[in-house]
Amino acid sequence: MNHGPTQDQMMLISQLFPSSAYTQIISQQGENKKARRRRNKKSKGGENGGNEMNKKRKLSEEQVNLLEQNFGNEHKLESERKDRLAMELGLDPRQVAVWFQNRRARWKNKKLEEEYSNLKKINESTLLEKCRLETEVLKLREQLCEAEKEIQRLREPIERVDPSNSSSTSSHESQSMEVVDPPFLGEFGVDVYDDDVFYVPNETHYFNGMEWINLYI
Amino acid sequence: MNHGPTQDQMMLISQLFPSSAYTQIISQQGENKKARRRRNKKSKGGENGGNEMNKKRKLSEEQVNLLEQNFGNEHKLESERKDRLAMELGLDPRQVAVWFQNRRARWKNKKLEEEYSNLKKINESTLLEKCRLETEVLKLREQLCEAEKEIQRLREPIERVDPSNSSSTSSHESQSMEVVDPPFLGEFGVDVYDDDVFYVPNETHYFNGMEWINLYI
DNA sequence: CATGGCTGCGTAATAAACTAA
DNA sequence: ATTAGTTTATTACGCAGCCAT
Repeated sequence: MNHGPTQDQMMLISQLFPSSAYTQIISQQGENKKARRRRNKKSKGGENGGNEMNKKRKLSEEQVNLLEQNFGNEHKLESERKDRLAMELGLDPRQVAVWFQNRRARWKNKKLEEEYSNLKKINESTLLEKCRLETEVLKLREQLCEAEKEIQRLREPIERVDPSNSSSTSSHESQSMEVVDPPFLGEFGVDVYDDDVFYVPNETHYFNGMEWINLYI
Repeated sequence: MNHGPTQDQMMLISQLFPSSAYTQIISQQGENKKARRRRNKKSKGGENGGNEMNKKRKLSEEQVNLLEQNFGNEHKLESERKDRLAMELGLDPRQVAVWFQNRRARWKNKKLEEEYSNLKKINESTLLEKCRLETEVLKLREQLCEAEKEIQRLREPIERVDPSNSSSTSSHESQSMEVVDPPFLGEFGVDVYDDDVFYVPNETHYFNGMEWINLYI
């Protein structure tokens, strides 16, 4: 909620200063806001190598913009472009390289998430379709049954005893009409949400899990 | 492309085994390989805050073991346990906390991947099922059609010369699986679809595996 | 064959946004 | 409102696999 002015001011400042006193500014902001932890108490390094470092980074908006733009053009980074970018941004070429690496990773992740969501949609449609088909099958069976009975009826007066064509259980018209029988839809139990997470983090109404099925049974 | 097995195996190993030999291997390799690149040539800090890099990184196998074990017990970490662990491991409690954070994130990611794979399986079965149902619907329609014809024939055997109908009493189960298409399905007043509009584009393209993904890359 | 450059992967550490007590 | 712990996003490191020079 209360970002206060610091946020925007930060941006401005970082734009003005291509990253010279930048890191300072950040920590200032932090303290300004609420005495962000300054834990440097003890490295207490036992067997492990002592860990005491304090490097703050965060590229400026400007820098990220340019990088992002370049990334949009081409995810790969030839050393030429890298150096040029580093120069323009006032960064270590290494940083540029690292940034690109990380960006690629992020991109990949995002892509995968996207695919997941697509698959989910497809799956939902398919399930729906399957459901529809199931009811249609039931209906058709019923119709067929009726037709069979009709045939039976039509034939009976003519062909007296003809057990060959008996087929079906139909004693008479007591079939379904109301017994649409198998809910069955189970098929693959696959409790999708066995324990915790399985929520669609994204927008609007896309039924979680298989809840939507309930609407059809 | 062909990373060979190593890549995935590594991943697997590091996931399955609480990092048993993983880090070990790494450090071994590292030392073994001797000075594998000392890329500290130039910090070239330039105008950017000169990040004089430190060398930290990589908890020891032992440490990771214990952490992993504790994580298995409980993903959350009360400060009590945190401190205890830190003590036992000779680490900064901070590090323990960080480790747990990162571990949770990793775990979540893994979980999501799992979900993805599950979903994929579900999708495949559903697709298969749908396919099955589709053919069944076709079959039933055909049967129904035959039955209708039969009824027609039985009802008005006198009228018409009926040059067709060579195949009498069609109790055929399955015939040509390809002809059928007639929207038909009236007769018994059964407007099956007509209300539900699936935006499902398929019908025929059952993406095996992840082929469809290619469309998005 | 090694040397250096670039990449993917895993991971430690940090920062910021959030949340709950 | 302050504080501590959490999640999400980022930055950076180290390693191993490739592949050109």
